[in-house]
Amino acid sequence: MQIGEAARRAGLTVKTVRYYANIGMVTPRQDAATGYRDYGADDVAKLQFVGKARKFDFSVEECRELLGLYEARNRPSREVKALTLKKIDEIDRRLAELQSLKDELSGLASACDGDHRPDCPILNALSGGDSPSPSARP
Amino acid sequence: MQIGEAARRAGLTVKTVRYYANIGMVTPRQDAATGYRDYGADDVAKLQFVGKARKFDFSVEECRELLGLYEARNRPSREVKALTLKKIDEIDRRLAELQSLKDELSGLASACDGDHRPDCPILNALSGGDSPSPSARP
DNA sequence: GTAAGCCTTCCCCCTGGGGGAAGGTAAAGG
DNA sequence: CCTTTACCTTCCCCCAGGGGGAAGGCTTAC
Repeated sequence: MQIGEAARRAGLTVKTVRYYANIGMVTPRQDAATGYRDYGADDVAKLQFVGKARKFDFSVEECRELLGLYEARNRPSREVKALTLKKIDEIDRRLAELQSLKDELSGLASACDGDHRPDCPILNALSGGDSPSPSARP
Repeated sequence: MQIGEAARRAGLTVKTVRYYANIGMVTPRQDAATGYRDYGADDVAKLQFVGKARKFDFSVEECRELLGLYEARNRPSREVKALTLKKIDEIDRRLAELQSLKDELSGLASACDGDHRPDCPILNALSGGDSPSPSARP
């Protein structure tokens, strides 16, 4: 089938599918007559696979790795699990980062009146650091 | 002072400071003799301000906006608070996204033996899942 | 005949800078 | 005086993960 149909079935954009072909992730056959990319059902399965893995926040490189494991069916599941645990770990770190960020911002926001007056603890924190000295400029 | 010293004081790299000058965020004077950028203490204060705001996950565009509010000291703090609350909201959404992602991956990981055998629920989920299965093609 | 609807390659755009080349300039040391 | 070192400048390419659109070619349908 042509790239448009393959993209539709995989739930991806044509651009994305073409990109995956260019980087050698999912490489279809080529129609000798038209020069068009020619996708088979197996290619569409791979595209769906990659699409899902991307939604799970796996990078394109990680997807390539997972795809390799997916195609080599006799590989031990250990590797797949290890990759998944690593990804969970990354997500955990990012969660902690965002949480502390949110805590700090929430603290600032609740300290700010948010009214018509120009005095603002948020700006003070951003400019001064710990000491709210707005005009510490010579 | 020269860009290197300004960058050091602001805790940024020279590249970053030059970038901020290029996009018109913190624009120093120019030394007519050498053609070098010439940073004043006020510029350094702005750079520090932006550096902190960036650490708080504000985008460069948002930093520009905050900087405008920071410079116009008679602006109501309302706008700053609104921007901060918006940012907190974004962080909340991202937190929820990552959490559900983590939950799904954790479920898959705990279902996977992770041993020498090739059977792997993670790969199965990525390949089959809730999308139309490749074998059910008309 | 021509309009619609596919497909192709090619190039620039986004974020937020990093890396490094080529070339100018100032101060210090031999 | 010459050289080394440490600055600075502009310029261009690079990363992820594609998006947008131009220019050109091909069938197919009306």
